[in-house]
Amino acid sequence: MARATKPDCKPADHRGAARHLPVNPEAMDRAAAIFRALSEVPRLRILALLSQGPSCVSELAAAEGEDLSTISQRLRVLRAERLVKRQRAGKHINYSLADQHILDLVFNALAHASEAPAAAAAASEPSPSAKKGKSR
Amino acid sequence: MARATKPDCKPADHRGAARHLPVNPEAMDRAAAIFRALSEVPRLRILALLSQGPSCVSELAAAEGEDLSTISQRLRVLRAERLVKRQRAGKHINYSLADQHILDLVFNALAHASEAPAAAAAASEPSPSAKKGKSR
DNA sequence: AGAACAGTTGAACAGATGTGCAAGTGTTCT
DNA sequence: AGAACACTTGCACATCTGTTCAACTGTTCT
Repeated sequence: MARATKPDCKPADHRGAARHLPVNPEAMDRAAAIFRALSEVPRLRILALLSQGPSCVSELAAAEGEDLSTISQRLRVLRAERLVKRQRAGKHINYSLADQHILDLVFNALAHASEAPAAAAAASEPSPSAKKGKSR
Repeated sequence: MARATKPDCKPADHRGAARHLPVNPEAMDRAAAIFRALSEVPRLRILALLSQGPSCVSELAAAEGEDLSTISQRLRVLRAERLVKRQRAGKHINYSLADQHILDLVFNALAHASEAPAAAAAASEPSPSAKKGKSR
């Protein structure tokens, strides 16, 4: 059982920090679930589409060049996290963002994305000794 | 080839919307990747821990009751998205949030999570006909 | 009622991802 | 130099998730 070996490295060495988390497990679960729903480009695209106004499934499908089933499944995920809501309108069902709040989330991520090129976490440390070229 | 069948449902029926997305593919990719990194509770917990100040891997491992390897892998994911940064301090390596910006993201999600109970997207439609009990 | 349209849902598959173990790298201490 | 500590990385395995096809539900039109 992976119990961590208590190291000689005490919190005080760095700062006074690392007492137990202030966030409750439930909130964490929800947040993680929301992030997971947002973690796929196709779903993000749907939100982008919906940010311009409500659309029915067929419309989204046409815009994305996908079939209804696929779009419906994606919407299902988004709906499960209350990111979008739906409303019947005769034969079709219109989807729309649950609230503008959600766009903040996406814009925030987008903003962070632009700040750093992200990716394979390369050169960033001061590199104290600056060894010669790394192979990988 | 799942080409969508163009329906009789034209955009104008709902609103004037659904022209092509205003967001570029690259940004979407990044955003999705960031969200994916945030989509697991264990990683969220690490961020929560780091929000209280820098910690070394051993410290995080001890706090979470996990082994170094596991924590290291999680940090790797977070680092790949530039959510955390590291800095050597002698024998240990201190990790810290890349910037406070990130907490906004999490708090935003947390906020949204509290707003709605989320989950299995149940009763929400006005239920026009309110048919009797659904079997499933 | 029956046909056609609009979506949803279930199941099967493939690809992606987290976890944990073992082995490897970089630092400090003796 | 060698030993011990602090991490990181490669791998294998089990799990999860997205996509797609087929079948089913709900609406509107004739």
